[in-house]
Amino acid sequence: MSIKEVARRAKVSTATVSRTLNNSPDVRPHTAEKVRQAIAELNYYPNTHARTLVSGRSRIFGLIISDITNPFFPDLVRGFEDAAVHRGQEVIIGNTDYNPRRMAHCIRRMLERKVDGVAIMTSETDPALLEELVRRKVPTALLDTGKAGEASAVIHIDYAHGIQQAVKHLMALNHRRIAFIAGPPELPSARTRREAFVAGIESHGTKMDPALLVESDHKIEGGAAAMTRLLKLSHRPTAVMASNDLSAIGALGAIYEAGLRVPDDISLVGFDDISFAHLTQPPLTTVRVSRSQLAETAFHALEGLLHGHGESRRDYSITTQLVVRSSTRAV
Amino acid sequence: MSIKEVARRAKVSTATVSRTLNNSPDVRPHTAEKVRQAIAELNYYPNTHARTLVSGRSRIFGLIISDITNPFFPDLVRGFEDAAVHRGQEVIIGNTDYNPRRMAHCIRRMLERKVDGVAIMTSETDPALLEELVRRKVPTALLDTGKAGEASAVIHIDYAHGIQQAVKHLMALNHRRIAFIAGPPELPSARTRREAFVAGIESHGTKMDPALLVESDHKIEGGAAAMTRLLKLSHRPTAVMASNDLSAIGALGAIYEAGLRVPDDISLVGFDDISFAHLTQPPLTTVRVSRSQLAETAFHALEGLLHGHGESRRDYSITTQLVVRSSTRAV
DNA sequence: CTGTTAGCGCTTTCAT
DNA sequence: ATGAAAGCGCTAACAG
Repeated sequence: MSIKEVARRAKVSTATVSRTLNNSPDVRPHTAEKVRQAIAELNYYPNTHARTLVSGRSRIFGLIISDITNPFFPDLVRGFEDAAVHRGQEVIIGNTDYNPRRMAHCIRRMLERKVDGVAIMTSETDPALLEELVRRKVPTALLDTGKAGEASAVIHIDYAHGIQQAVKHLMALNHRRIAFIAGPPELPSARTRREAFVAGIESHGTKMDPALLVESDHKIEGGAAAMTRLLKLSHRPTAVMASNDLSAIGALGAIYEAGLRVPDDISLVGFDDISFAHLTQPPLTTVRVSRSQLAETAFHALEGLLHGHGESRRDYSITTQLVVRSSTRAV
Repeated sequence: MSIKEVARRAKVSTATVSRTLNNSPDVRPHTAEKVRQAIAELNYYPNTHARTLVSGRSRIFGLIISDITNPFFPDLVRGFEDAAVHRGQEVIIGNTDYNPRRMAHCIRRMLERKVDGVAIMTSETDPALLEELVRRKVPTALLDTGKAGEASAVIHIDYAHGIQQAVKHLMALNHRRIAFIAGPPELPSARTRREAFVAGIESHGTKMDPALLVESDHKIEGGAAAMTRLLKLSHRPTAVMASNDLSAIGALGAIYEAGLRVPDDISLVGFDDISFAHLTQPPLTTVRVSRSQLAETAFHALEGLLHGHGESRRDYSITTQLVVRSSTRAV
């Protein structure tokens, strides 16, 4: 079932079938109609691999993430796939598991499948691994991580905006002792969030109390442990912001364990807005990082690069937004 | 950068390079070594699309699911991809959004990419759409949905086992008034669960009180609404089992809203064991449907079909297991 | 406007 | 054990 049979049936050459398939303007409408008829009758569709072989374009994008099982990612994947499928591209996914060896393997797979571009969102990205992509001239979009120039496009997340909003929200609720459960200091985005938080606090003329700045690991248990430490403080906070929702969920558990209630005794704000955030008891006030926006931006960046809109922007930025739910209340 | 350059560099024919690549036994070790050297020096790897074109095998599997954003699926996807990548296969994913038109589109995409097989797990699967797959002789594995014979392989989920365990657990905790929040009746697997629950109750010599059997939609809000109805009963249940975790989470919220506590006032059991289930307050006792097991079984079924182990089983079954956490307590 | 033909990169007879 | 050459299904010159 190939282009030949269609050609035979429509009584034209394979070239004409190909032209019709590709909507070439120089096929007489009448001829094109015959071809289309034959295609329909035979229920024919072109072999993408043959197409790739000759055109050099696979119409496949790669998407490398840390782990689809991490609740941050499904929305990103979904958004990216939707955008891709909508434009006739497929996507293949790679999970690195925060492991450089797996990352290298993912890149290799992408190269073997001759992807037209790859979007990468992993917490730490080794520039050396990206080099292969650059050398083979594969359009690459780095999400959140990486500096401009390291890849063909970089999509930056404006953490500060949402965090500023969160601090302002808490301040408006008369909180003055606001703690922050930070993420792992070796994670650039975690550092950025911490700095944005401190800046937010100090922009209100308040001094950040170092005792209220505790370190954690962006995981549930870590968040719980950090909260427990905070609770032991003689002069404990009236509100807590966490560097991500997972920590916030852990903190929530610790608060309940201690016999206190959210938001009655302590207000709590998360970060990311993973899908579980509105399922907590009470639903978590948090800062949303729009994964669909991230995904669409990445897709379009890649597409722009691919179609060589030389003028296409190489730097993008998406913003973050406070989502007020029920875990915050006036003191 | 093709097989030709490798051939030139190793001073052999492309045929020999190809043989070496495919570990053909009839290449003299010495020759093979030369070839491998050239490959390494050139950092060459074969073009999968060319390979597909000649061999007819793409080394791609399709995976069609309802929606990666539904917390049930990320683990399944992850398991399937891990198994695939481990064997040098890629996977492309399709989300149907519970929509037959999208399902048709997914199947079309899979066909166009010449997948070697497809695994399908969507709540309702129209046999008519599967027909195309069958006709084109694409190995197909149906997970949970579908009857044997409709596809090349069917993987059945033994809902009853875990549900029986759950009922037994509750009974052992001296619960006698146990309610069930059922899923949408048009969903076969939801019906199966409901029936298994009723059978479980009656196997303990207890009669199922119809008032304790409420219908819902497998969503949070629905679960909450169902629970609210249950709470209004003059003789209310001491324990509740839900047809899925999402409903259970909704129920949990409703119980708190009503000023009651879990498990102190009411015991609660979910179903599925989505990753959020152990993050609820208190962590939810639930029945686990192992997605990794499901994924691996599907992958191996497909692989078996592909390599034509004609004798390979066409029917598989995986079981479900009670996971006791903290939402259940003796009455 | 349409057909002929030469590859794209690989595997696989068929010779040798 | 190795090479020559045909061909997988398609596109893109080039002719006409």
